[in-house]
Amino acid sequence: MTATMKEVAERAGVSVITVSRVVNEIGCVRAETRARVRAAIEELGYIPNQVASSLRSRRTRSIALMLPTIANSFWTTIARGVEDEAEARGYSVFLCNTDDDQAKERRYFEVLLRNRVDGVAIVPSYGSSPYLETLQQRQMPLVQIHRKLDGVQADVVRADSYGGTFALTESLVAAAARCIAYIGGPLLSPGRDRLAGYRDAIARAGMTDDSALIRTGDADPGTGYRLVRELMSTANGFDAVVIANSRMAVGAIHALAVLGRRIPDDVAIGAYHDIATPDTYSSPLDAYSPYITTATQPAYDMGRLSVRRLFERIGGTTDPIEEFLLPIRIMLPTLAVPGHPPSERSGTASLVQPEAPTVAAVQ
Amino acid sequence: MTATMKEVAERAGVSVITVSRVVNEIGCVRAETRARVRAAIEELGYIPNQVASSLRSRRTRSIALMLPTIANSFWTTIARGVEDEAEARGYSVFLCNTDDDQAKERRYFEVLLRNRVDGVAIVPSYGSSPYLETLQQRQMPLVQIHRKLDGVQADVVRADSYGGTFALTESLVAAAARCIAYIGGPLLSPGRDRLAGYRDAIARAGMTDDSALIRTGDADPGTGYRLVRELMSTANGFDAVVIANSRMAVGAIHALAVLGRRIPDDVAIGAYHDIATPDTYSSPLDAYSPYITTATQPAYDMGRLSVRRLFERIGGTTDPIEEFLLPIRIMLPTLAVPGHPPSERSGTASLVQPEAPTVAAVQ
DNA sequence: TTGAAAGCGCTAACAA
DNA sequence: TTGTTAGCGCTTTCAA
Repeated sequence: MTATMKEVAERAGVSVITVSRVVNEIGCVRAETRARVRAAIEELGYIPNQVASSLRSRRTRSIALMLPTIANSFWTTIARGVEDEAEARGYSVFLCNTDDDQAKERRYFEVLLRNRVDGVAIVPSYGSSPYLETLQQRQMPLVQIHRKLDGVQADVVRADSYGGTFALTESLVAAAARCIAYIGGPLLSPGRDRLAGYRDAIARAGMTDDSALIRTGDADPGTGYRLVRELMSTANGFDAVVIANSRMAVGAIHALAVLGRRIPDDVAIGAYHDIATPDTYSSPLDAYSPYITTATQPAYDMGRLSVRRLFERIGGTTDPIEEFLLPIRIMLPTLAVPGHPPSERSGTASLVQPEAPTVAAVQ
Repeated sequence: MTATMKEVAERAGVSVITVSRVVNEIGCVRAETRARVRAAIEELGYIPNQVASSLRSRRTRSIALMLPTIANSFWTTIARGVEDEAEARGYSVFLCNTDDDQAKERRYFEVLLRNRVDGVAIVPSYGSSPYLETLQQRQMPLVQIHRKLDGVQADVVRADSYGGTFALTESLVAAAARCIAYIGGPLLSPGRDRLAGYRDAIARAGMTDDSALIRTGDADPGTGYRLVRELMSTANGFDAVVIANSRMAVGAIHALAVLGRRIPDDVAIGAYHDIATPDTYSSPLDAYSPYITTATQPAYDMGRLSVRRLFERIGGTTDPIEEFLLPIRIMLPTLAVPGHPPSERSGTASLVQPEAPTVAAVQ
């Protein structure tokens, strides 16, 4: 089949270890010897066998990326960040779509242990804890992305959900909203941080924290739609909504349109908007972007940074476990609805930017 | 670190090869022996070392998937198909986003050869040929997805672009279009097949094949927008357009809206629409779907089938090289534009389905 | 600066 | 049904 190091060595008239040194560019090799080895490699079309190298050196130069699914652009963008950073270091990435499914996740943990990957970057599902503990018992370097599991002693790279939702809510306050409702996903990580950001912003604005204005549920468009209708029928009126999940926002805004509420004149919207590739396929939210405030998470950077941290762990750093918070970008509405001139509320707030540095380490 | 087969063997009081047989479930092992081995595996938390197994057996149980980028839902859906099929067979997938960039592609080919993957599924870029030939010289099983490179002797799994575009065009004919323009991507694979499908449908309908009605360019929304404007200013009027690329369709339809053309009354549309996850993020095209004819490619099945074929090659089949054509689904418009009652053209054609079987092998 | 020897953990081939 | 032997292709360790 393909040439081996031994064959290269014979052709170059050196020992295998010398070839190894040339290939890996370590140790000292005389320039002339190196040239001979390089020539032999060229002539034989030699390509090093990573499998053999991995077995002996106990480093596979591969990592695993586990995430819910690449069929959603937020996770996809994280995956691109992970892959680009890994590729830059000569590492390969095993892609594992878990669909947040326990059985699938379990099988993937087994596969990645069998493959002896050097590290794992994971968006854990809410049942991942036991597996993550198993990985850690086996000394597997580990970084959590986006979601933080209680009791897991591993670095986390995530967006500043608290600060982002706080700023999103404040932008509605600044636009003169007087009663702000909240629609969001499950109260786990990062959902609970988002709700906390909303609550603190409400309190700071001197508004009443009214649980009748708060609805949470599954993070999908259908639930967003349903929760808006629920709010409309039970809450005592509101003139703004924070929607802490982009998929829910699609349904929620649809519901408002169906109910004949004008955006932002009847109801102002502050929504998460996690689409990163506007030039390819865009979200139904885009049509509303000019009229709503949006919060965008730095998904690509989350991917890159998590791998950068993972490599520090693979490299053996004993830094204490950290949580890396990346700032969320807030975009204010720029236009009024056609036929409805800009209301006082639209565009009056200045651009709100969380003050966190690009990479803030806390805890 | 983690236990080895030797340690399991000692604990169970058998030889390593017996442990190997139990782990891999091959050969005959007495039930009682097997139970002892299983117990030892359990007690030691033994996890087989795939790296060592790969080195010895020359099978890594991994494949590489090379595609332009997972930041586009068409490729993403293919990737899910590939991964799901591979996972079902206990294989891992190395994900390689090439961005259709030569240098990146080159680096990935090197990586995948180093890793001695068992096979490669690839959406080749138009400069991949030399690398693919290198792979084949090294006996690497190979399957092309979606794009077919001239001169590459490898199986291809793709959608029936010719048939799909033929049917798309015929649906416009059936809806009484009299002059049908064409906008599409570069005339490579599969772009040239799409144009051929359009041309043959035009000819069959007895219409004139007028090159002034045909525009091709880069497959992005901006080009779609520009080409519609070009057609409007140069062609002698047309009442329908086939848009053979979904990203271009976004821009093209936008241009028609800007120019005040009503769909489908002024201009009927037949467009590729490669969005597969309507419940997550959908395309701006969705808003127009009720008013246009769409052609959808079976991306997920393309991924699955290509891996199924790849495994046949990995398994050593010497079947002749084949081209697998999957049918494209045509959806007719269901609604009229609000304020414009259904024209004669809308919804008059019956559902057009290419007659190809689920998997048709040609050539 | 270069090399010899050993062995990573497993499986192929053969033998009992 | 079970075991012995050898060795996959490389890197580690030690020596020259």
